[in-house]
Amino acid sequence: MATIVDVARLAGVSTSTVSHVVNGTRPVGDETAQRVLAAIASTGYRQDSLARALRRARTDSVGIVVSNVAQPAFAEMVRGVEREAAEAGFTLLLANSGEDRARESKALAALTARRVDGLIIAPAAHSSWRELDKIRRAGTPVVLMDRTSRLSADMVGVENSPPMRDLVLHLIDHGHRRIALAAGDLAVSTIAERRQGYFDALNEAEIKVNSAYVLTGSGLSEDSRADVRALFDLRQPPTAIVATSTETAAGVLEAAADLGLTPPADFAFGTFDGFAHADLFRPRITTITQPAYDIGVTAMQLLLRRFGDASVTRSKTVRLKADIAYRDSCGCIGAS
Amino acid sequence: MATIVDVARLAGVSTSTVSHVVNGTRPVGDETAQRVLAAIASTGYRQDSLARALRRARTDSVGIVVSNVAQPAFAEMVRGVEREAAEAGFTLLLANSGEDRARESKALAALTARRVDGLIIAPAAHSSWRELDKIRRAGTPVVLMDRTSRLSADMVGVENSPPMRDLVLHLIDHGHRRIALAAGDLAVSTIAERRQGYFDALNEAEIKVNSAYVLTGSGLSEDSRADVRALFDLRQPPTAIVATSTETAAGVLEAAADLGLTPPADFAFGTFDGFAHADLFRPRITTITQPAYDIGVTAMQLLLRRFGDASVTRSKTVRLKADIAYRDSCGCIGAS
DNA sequence: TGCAGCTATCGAATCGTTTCGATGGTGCGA
DNA sequence: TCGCACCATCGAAACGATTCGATAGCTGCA
Repeated sequence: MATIVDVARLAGVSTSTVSHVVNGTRPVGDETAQRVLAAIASTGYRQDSLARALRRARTDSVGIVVSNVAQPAFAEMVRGVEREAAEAGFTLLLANSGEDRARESKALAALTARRVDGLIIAPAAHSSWRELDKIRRAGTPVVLMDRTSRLSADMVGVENSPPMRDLVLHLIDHGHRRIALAAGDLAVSTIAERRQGYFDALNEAEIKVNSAYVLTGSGLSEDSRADVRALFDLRQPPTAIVATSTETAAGVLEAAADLGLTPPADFAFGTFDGFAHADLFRPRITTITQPAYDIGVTAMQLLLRRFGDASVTRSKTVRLKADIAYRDSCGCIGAS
Repeated sequence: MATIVDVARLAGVSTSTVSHVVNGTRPVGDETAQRVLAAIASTGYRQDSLARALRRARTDSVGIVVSNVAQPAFAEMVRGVEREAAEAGFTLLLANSGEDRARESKALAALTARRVDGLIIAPAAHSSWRELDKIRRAGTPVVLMDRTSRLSADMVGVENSPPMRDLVLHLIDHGHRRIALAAGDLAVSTIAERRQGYFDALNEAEIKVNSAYVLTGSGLSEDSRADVRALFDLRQPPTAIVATSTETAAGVLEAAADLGLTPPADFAFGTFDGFAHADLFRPRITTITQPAYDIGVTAMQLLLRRFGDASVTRSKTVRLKADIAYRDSCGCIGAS
């Protein structure tokens, strides 16, 4: 690869002049600039961002850490971040934590060693808040995406409690009193918030929380599917179930299918963050949908805001609205 | 941030000694090494991969370009690549092409400027083969993932024609003669290959291809949904439809739903690369599923192989097997 | 005692840029 | 004609590491 030195030699100027031509950092004489441009064209010179970054102490790159890109919601967020980043001339460094603290830690180390200008992270279940704080205090802006943390930093996510509360209230309005919650890992902030919405609704309706109705665990393992099946063996089985995520929703539906049960006939059902193309299939699942792409876009914008103006000091939290689409599975379409 | 110089000064040694301690590049006296280690601990020194990469002329990073991470198949591939990369100590730089040549080109420029050690790409529909070849000839190993190209390089993907042929033959076996194909953009190699499988099956069964039955276009736009609806207005509408991708499948099902038609009652249906959690919903769609995660893993392994042994010269193509899951939508469960 | 052969460490060049103070030449006003 | 300002360009020092030839000190053998 041709370097700036080759170009300078060929054009008969110094490297600094070439640099100024390339970056427009200082005015350069017309005729000289032409010679430089010609030299660049004929050598096929391309700036080396590594050397550039080393010298300028900024890399024009941002890191993103999510638990798993393959989960549709995260995939959409990543797409949003990537789009916004690319538009602003930033490159995206992606790492998965696999919801594992050690892997997350490694990922953070790798990204900071690469000196990313900013970091977007959906902290893993048992993420180390202190580690992030160290990074932030060392001068790298951090944005929490989708999930919160004890860390005080910019944050963007969706409203979790209110729509969950609305969904459960909706079920209560339609006569359900025994409502179960397939929660998942409460160490994940979104899950905890969604459970809170469930509690809020029950409290408002003065229904006592039945702890046997609140299931934790991912919904993916055989264990938690057994938990769901056990629900139906209770003397007073729930008449409705809500799930906090696509994964737990799938767990519930699978476990129910094992027993030959389907919503809405056998139980009412609704979930936070459902399945793609849900309208094409039966039953249509009542779903709280989050604007995942926008979450990603906003996360990147929060970073760009810091880049643009280092004096921004107070951290900003953005909560986007989640929509509820009432469909067949909660058994109340046409019934109201 | 502390630099190697700080550490050296504190430990009372030269920077080269510190470097050798850190990297284990040369033996260092026991007592000296201890001092260096202590200095590293007390300064909180961390290697700067930027400077390191500049000097060593390798970045321990790889770039990946797909059309859209949010598509489930690509998301899984990216996950596979990331996993394998992280395990081998590589960082992943991600870019989306949006199936657009210009954006792809920009992405490639950004990645090569960052001197990635290798490049994994699913070339966009009208990707410039020459551009990739230039990169490859400049010394950066390139792996084609999921899609082929005129470029001669390592490649990993799934078998496209054979399973599509099998699927269509299956429909023919069950009495269908009027079979339509929702193809999509033929400039995408996978789509073209899948269409070929469709042709192969028809030829084998000596059924003449009816060009009115072969639809191109993404399936997402209103136009192509109109195309699908038009199919059913033909004097001789197809009795079966196969789709080449999740997107076109969704397009077909939506358009059919507009007319109140559903498989398998109104037409037999099957698709390459379907919907997640397909077994939970009705109708269950007959689907050719690809091992997307493994494709990603393999792609990264092909790169690692080149890194490990620069003498590898012949390019390798890996075609993984795709499975066909026959389900309700093709209307032959129990019927055979 | 002198020298070969180690081992442990140092020093300096290098990777490819950016950046900023210095320099040389030109034009203009006094 | 002198001096000043100004413009275009140059030169050299960073950025933070790696790498390799050189050197110093030591052991052991002749």
